[in-house]
Amino acid sequence: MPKYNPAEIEPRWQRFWDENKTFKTPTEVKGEKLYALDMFPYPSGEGLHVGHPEGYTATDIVSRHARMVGKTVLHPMGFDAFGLPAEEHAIKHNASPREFTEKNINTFVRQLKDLGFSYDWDRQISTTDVDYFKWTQWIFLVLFDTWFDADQQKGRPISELPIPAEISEAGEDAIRKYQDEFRLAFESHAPVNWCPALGTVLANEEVVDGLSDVGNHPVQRMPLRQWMLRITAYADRLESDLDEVDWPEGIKKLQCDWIGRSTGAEVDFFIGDQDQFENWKSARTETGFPRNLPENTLRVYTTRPDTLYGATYMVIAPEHGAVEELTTADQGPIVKKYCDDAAMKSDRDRQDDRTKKSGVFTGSYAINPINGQPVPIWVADYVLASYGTGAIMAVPAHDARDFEFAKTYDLPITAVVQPPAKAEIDLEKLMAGEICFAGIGTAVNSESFDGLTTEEFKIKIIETLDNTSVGRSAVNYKLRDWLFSRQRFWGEPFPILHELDEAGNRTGIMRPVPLESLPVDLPFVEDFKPHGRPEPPLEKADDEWLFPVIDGKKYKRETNTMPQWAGSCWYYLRFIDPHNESAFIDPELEKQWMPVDLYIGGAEHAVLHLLYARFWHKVLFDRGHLHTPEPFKKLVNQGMILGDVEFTAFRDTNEQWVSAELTCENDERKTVLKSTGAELHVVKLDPEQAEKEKEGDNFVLKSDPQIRVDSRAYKMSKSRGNVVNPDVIIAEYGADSLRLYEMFMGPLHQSKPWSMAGVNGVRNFLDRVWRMLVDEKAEELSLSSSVGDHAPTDEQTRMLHKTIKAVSKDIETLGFNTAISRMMEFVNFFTKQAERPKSLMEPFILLLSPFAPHLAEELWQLLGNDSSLAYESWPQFDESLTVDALVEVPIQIMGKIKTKISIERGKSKQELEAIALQDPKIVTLLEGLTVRKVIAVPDKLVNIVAN
RNA sequence: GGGGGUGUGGCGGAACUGGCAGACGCGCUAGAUUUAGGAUCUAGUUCCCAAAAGGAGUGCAGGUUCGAUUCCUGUCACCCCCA
Repeated sequence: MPKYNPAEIEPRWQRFWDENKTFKTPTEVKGEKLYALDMFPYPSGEGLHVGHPEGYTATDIVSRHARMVGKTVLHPMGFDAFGLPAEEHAIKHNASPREFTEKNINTFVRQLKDLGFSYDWDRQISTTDVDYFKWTQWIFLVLFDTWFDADQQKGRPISELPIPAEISEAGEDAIRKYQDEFRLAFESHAPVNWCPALGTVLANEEVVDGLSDVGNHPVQRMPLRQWMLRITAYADRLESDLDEVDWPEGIKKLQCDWIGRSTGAEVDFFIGDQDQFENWKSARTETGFPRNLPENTLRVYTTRPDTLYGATYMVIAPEHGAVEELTTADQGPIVKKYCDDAAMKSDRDRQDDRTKKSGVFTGSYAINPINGQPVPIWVADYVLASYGTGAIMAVPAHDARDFEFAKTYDLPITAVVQPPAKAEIDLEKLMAGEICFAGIGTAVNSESFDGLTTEEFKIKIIETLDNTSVGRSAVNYKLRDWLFSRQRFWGEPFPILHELDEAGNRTGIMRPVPLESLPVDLPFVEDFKPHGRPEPPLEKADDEWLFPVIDGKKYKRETNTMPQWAGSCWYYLRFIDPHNESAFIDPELEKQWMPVDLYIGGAEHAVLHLLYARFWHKVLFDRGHLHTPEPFKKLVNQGMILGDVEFTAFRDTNEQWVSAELTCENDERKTVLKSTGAELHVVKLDPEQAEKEKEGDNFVLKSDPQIRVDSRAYKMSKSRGNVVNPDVIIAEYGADSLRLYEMFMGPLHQSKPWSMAGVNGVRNFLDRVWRMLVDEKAEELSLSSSVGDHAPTDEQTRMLHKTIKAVSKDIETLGFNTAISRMMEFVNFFTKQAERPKSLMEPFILLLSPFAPHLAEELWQLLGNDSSLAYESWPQFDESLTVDALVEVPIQIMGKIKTKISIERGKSKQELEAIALQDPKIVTLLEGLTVRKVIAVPDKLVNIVAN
């Protein structure tokens, strides 16, 4: 009767943990602490996906284990709930995004509780909670109140910004405007990707082929007033502090590349008559390198100042401020048209290697400061206004894009770098301008610099430029300042008030909403549908919200909202002190708990979320609110869980099978015949219909082995219909089985295909654990007669100690799949033992408990314990009891195993060698051979070299 | 095109610093048992040769080494990210 029934056991223990607040975080940290954090989910309408519990189970195992080894554990969960889907849903169904979000959160909480995670639910937060985003707004104001002191490499209060004399003489307003230029949160009017249909601006990453990634709506470039965060100021620290953290190298590299630090030079080219050039240059040498660009110069940024002699033309971005000024009258119309067209393209499309480079001549020339040569200035959209100075010197001989452009427009090409011999570059062709070489080498055609290596040349030329003040060394970043505002409803309102004059126009003066007036809640807005104009939905709030009056002055609230990233930038801090009403976190608690010891989540957040969160953290650190420079000590990315493996075959219109290698996907992602492009039917096969080829690595049709079929696992998606719902797995196999299966599938960081048969396999294991202890034939739940107070045999004791050792080590290294296999071995062993000592069963149940907590609690109770095992001491092992007395040593001749001998552990090399050479089988095999050498590795093997 | 990752049985995957390749699980085969179920137990299961003896074998081709899944060189395939 008493079969293992998770459907009964699991809800019972979940209720027990809930009612007893078993996993409430202790108020005080005693001894070592562990802060184990999951990347909190976006509560979508679809509910939990099987991908979520993978990382969650991993942190849960680590947390449960940590409690048992006596650590004080913080293990919280919350929701990243602002964002477009809730708003879109609300618009479609004429409902409230808050209600929809709350409903989804409830579903998620229910599902997470069904999985038995040991979260401290008293600390649940959502970024949409008014009590939470009050402090998101407060942190924004910290950013607003901070400037970055480049000398100290530190964010400081804006009140400490040194004000130049000429500014302070100009009065209060001038000072305020000057300060506004330096704030980490600032307004900008730069061109952005505006999508009328979605009613918001989009990040570059969200625009493909001039259309929005979501919904394929047209996107246009236009200048709009936006909030920006000066993340570029922290670029160096965001890069160098990566050395401090224990993250996967791949993720660190991604972040480095995203920051994209490059060193090179800024060089000023003279614009004007050639006979004025020498005057300009000598005047420069006297005045020094100007901070602000004078009118008669064009400033470029280059990472290859050593190719300055090879600059045969220049390119400025279509948005460059000097376009109009540089365009001559007769080139005017064509330049104007070109710039207008470029405005419709996204940065991404413009930099796409596949599209042909295009550009137009402005009619003007600039003069190369190093050799006085005039070079034509072109406008081309492969140069971006936002990178460097928005202008480049083009060196077609040594840059692939410049080369392509020069070839297209028949511009001169001058080679100035001779490649090293080992590069195998055809020097003649390079010198003739027929090919391009972007590597490093030795300088040629560069006057007195000839013969220098690229590295030497760079140093020399920067010196020369610096001495004459026409250039200087410069650092550049690919990282852009962070576009921080959205024209949507469902986000955090900015706590900023714009002062209005009598006529209701902005005076340009901004006032932060004071702390005591925070939070700025979202107003009621009848309709927040996008309307194609850039005014945000909050513009439609009533006057009372929109136009506050303070001290007799009228203000207008900021009506943009923050992007979804905002809330996730600091949630890990709030978990430490979630109910604090007077501060975003208590400094004492912050000191106790930070940093996060283990942070697990998907690799899709490898760049943006982690970079943004680190940036906010550093600002808060600089301003004295935090004590750690980095938030996340150890980061692990879980792999993606793919759908079950699918076999697909292809049929043509005549219902004839087509072998897989003859097919390909066309531009519309339809499968077609490679040779003719004829469309094919895709047939999903039953696994029974396919088999592995006799020779080779392909799967073929069983019925026709000539026909190859595709076999692979696909990403789970609604459209493919291969999504696995955790609720279904829990109902059918139990939460413990789901947890165990997700951990048993393979290494945490690796992506792996789902397999229903595999779930059944771990369920079998849990059934066997049950039967190892429970008498299934009895009427009532009772211990099996094999379990009792027997004295354990040596072998049994060793089995336990080996298992404790392996499982403990595997939890530390997050090798959960092997930990589970070790426990399986334990159960396989004891299933065969007629006597199962209770003294060995109890520690085993404790080992199992972080993985399968419900079953473990149940069996723990059955073994006679009356309280939860959550805080029982983790079993200890005795090293001497983990090794067998005898060891099997293979004996090889010429590296091939010939026999194995069983000997006592710890024999010396000499003893081992002697034993091996006396082995009868070896003696026979060595007849007629001369032993040249014997390699003996104690307890491992013997290899005899003989011929 | 650039960067990152992965290639081991029919499948998911083990193998610590170079030392018995295939732990553990799925699947499959045979047997036992049975209240016929997606149950349990036992044995087997990398491939080749009827079996044994033997041989081959960690994507492929080389190299270093007494010995390579592990280190080196080249190469191919797939996946992910970026362009």
